[in-house]
Amino acid sequence: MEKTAITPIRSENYPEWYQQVIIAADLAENSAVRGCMVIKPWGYAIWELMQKDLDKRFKKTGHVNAYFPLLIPLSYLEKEATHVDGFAKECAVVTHHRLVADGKGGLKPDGELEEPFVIRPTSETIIGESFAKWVKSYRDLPLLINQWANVMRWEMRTRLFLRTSEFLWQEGHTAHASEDEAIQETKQMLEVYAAFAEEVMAMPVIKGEKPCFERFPGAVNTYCIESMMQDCKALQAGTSHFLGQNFAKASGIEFQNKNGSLEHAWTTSWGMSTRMIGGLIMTHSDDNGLVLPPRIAPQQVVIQPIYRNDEQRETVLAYCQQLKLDLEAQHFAGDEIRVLIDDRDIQGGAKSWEWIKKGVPLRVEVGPRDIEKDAVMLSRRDDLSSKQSTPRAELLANAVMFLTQIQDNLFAKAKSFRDSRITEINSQAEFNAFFASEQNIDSGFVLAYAVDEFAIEEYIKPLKVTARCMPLANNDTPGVCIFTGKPASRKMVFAKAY
RNA sequence: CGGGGCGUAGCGCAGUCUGGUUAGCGCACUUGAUUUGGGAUCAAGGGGUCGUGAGUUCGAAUCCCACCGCCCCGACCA
Repeated sequence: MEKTAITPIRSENYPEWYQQVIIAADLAENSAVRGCMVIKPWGYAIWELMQKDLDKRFKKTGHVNAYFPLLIPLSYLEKEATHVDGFAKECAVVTHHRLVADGKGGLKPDGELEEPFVIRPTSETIIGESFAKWVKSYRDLPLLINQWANVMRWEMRTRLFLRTSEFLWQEGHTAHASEDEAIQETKQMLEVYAAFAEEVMAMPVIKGEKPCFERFPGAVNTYCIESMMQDCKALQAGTSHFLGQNFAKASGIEFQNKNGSLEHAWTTSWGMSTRMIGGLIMTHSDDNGLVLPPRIAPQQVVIQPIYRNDEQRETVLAYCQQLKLDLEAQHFAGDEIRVLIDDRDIQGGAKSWEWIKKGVPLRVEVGPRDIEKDAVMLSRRDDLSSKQSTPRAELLANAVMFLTQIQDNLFAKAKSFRDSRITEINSQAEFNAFFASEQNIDSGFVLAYAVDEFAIEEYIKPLKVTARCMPLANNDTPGVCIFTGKPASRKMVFAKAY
């Protein structure tokens, strides 16, 4: 059998493969703090690229960035009843404001706070407090704010990127004068997420609405984008919530309308997190490590100089530096092509594999033999057998096309993978059989008519299946709920999930 | 918080049952030589409060007691 860079391979042990890819690509590691990860430079660079692109999209849709406190007074969280229920069980609480010597050479907390603070699990309540101050008139609306922040949710079981106690995200919070406008905002941001996921991360997503029992605590409606991982499990890649007037009432966000009477504003919130990096890994990577879509790759081209002595070194490096400049003069997806010359003194083979494991889209080897021909050895990460001598001029002429092809190929591959694993099901018996079978771990998504009622959860919970969403694109004729037999206007996506 | 397990070099482990040289192995790291276009080989090195504390003993990684920490399995979740 062919030697792979990652062991175990996906088919042997998918969860372990996932961990190994993260280690091999040097993306992140567990920290000394339980449940919290250290995001290493290669992983953080991916996050920075995500931030940069998303931030541009937020600005383009009229949002501005601001920053709100990490600590939320306990009483704020208590204001919205459903919200409390949703987050109470996973909050870190700050109860003291200083340390004193404990007499045993250590320190102990001292100065107990009158009112404890909660480390934000999300910021609806504290941002609501500000919004209430900022909004007086209909002329102050809409208020379109985003914040880039860390949040903390005290998780029992954690996995790098997918579920950590502290994670990085952005949370958009907006307030509007009308229900309709707030709903439009909610849907607009869902579209922004979907476009980002598909265009930049090359992750095909299903846009949908969460069933009532999967809603964000305190929301009227929750919309989401759902993606399929290579083990066929679903991953929620982004959410957008229509909060109605629930939080406006809880925080007192009121405005005077044109008639002079007071109304509660309509608010939304939406977020995407570092969890998406987990999704990126599980969508594209293979048994040789990470595979990065070029648009999210910290380096798009890595040049490996090859030489045996100082004399060759000088010639080869000069050639590489010029090649780097020529590549950087070109633009892919609006940015200079990102090129790195890896001149570290380690063995060539090991170096190649390192960049393969890190998922760099294009690898270029340049040695004296290539320079004689004015060519390079080029290989593509999406096809490791592609390594071949390529004239320098050809590389320069086609670099952008290669990156575009890789980006498109990864998306197309992921999309056909997903599309071939969506099964329509028309009866509960069929549904149970589908998910009951242990062999059906890689069985994919099920699409079936179901009513949007809490009762549905009881049918699917024993199977460890979750209702992911009701796809917005669903334009099917009305049918019958496979669980309750009631008329159902929409189909629902069911899957095992992360 | 319930059930199980583990703390020995950066990582992975052996040694503990049955106390006894200078605590060992693999990977990684450093140096040198030979190599080098798909994951090198050989040689020589560096690195340890054996989780912490208190005991038993001539002698403790090993036995006793207490404490601390971590991991896995269950209820929650972007």
